[in-house]
Amino acid sequence: MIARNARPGGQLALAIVEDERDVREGLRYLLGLDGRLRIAGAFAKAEDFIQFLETGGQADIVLMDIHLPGMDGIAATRLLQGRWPELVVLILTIFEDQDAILDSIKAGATGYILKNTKPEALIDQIVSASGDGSPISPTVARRILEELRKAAPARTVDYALTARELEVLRDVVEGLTYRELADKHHIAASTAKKHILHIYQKLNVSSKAEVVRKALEEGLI
Amino acid sequence: MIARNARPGGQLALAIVEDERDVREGLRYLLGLDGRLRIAGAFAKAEDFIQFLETGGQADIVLMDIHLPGMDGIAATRLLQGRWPELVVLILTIFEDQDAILDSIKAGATGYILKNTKPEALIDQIVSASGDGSPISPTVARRILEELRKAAPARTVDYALTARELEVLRDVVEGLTYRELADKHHIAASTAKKHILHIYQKLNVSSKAEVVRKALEEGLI
DNA sequence: CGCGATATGCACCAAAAGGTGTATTTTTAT
DNA sequence: ATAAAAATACACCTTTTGGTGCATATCGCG
Repeated sequence: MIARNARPGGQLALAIVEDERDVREGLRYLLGLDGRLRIAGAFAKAEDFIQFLETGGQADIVLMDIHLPGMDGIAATRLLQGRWPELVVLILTIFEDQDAILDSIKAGATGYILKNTKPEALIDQIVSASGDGSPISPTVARRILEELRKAAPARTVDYALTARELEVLRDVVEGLTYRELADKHHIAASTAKKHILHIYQKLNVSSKAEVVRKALEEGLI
Repeated sequence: MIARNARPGGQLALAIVEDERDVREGLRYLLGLDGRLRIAGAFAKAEDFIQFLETGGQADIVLMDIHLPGMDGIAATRLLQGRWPELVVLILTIFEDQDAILDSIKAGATGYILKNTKPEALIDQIVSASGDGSPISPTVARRILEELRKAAPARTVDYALTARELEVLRDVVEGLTYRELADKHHIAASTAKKHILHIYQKLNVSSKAEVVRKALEEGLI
């Protein structure tokens, strides 16, 4: 495993953004004990960390709390990924809120770690995140899998479309009219229409709007 | 954590599907040592396991190899999830192939474990999978996160649709015609049409097929 | 209060789409 | 080789759609 943000010294520069003083200082102390990490800074507010980066501060990884005064951790993640895409953001929280998990991921977080993680495991996860891993608890993973299944359901029904019909279907989804289809495939518009009508029968629909929806929702294309 | 398939005795009935004899028997022995698990059976082929279930065999969890003679592990997972949806399928493999990971998940696998996992960790993962967890290695998790980001991209553009236009847009995606829209919303068909034409202008499209595609692909609904 | 945005409605027209029927050629499978 | 399936094409007709212009009522916000 090759560290994505390896520093010459081999140490990872870690930043901590956490508003509770005790937790913040506890993390700073505990994580600093491990030779693989160097604590680049610990901040009570996301804005402080952003300013740190803007004024030349360096960090490979940041542990980001979600509940923060001012800018919350998810908004901060989004901003950070926009301006410093190489930075690895790990969400560190006590909650397993489904929406927060998904929002974090969409915002660009690399991992989602729970605060009850043991220090040794936490360090392993941080190091893994600097490589090609994404530390995620099994519980969070379950939520993500469910979401992924929703987003990309398995093909079930086979509508037995012919190769030609599939081509035409793709173009219909692209928004082509009969005439445009005819030109593209060098066939008569009436033929394109016939293909589409056949597709309608097979998919049990009766308009382009419906066929586009069915094709996209069922991953027919 | 409440075991999803807890048996009266508290033991989880585990099945193993793995074609390599040494690996299969090694797992049967190693996992049987742990008091939380009971080995319900070990099979060289997915078909054998399916027959086991068909003839009254019971299992809470199955460790499923991907590369099998005859029916492969992913097809088997799909079939098993269809007929025994309560069964927890854990894919156990040496590969981290992106497509295999996604196909497994879509097929209904609960976890994706690599064969180089240490026995103790493996047992922990199996037990976690019987509850609300999904054991997944950080590397696999990274792949899944990337996929999820692709599938559910963060909203970027704001087309500033009004509430009414959004309602109408949803119905257009459902395939309603002007007339049907008019009936549903108790407005004139001409008004429904006006709304749709406004939507076209805002989304820069000019047909229902295009607007359905854009709405679905950009998550406007 | 009044302005602008929103929602509503109608008329008119050309283009596109949907539906049905028929027919020939080509490909595929038995 | 022969039958079935697929791809091609045209005619005819109705409905829907896309586009434009115009007009009125309503609502929110400064």
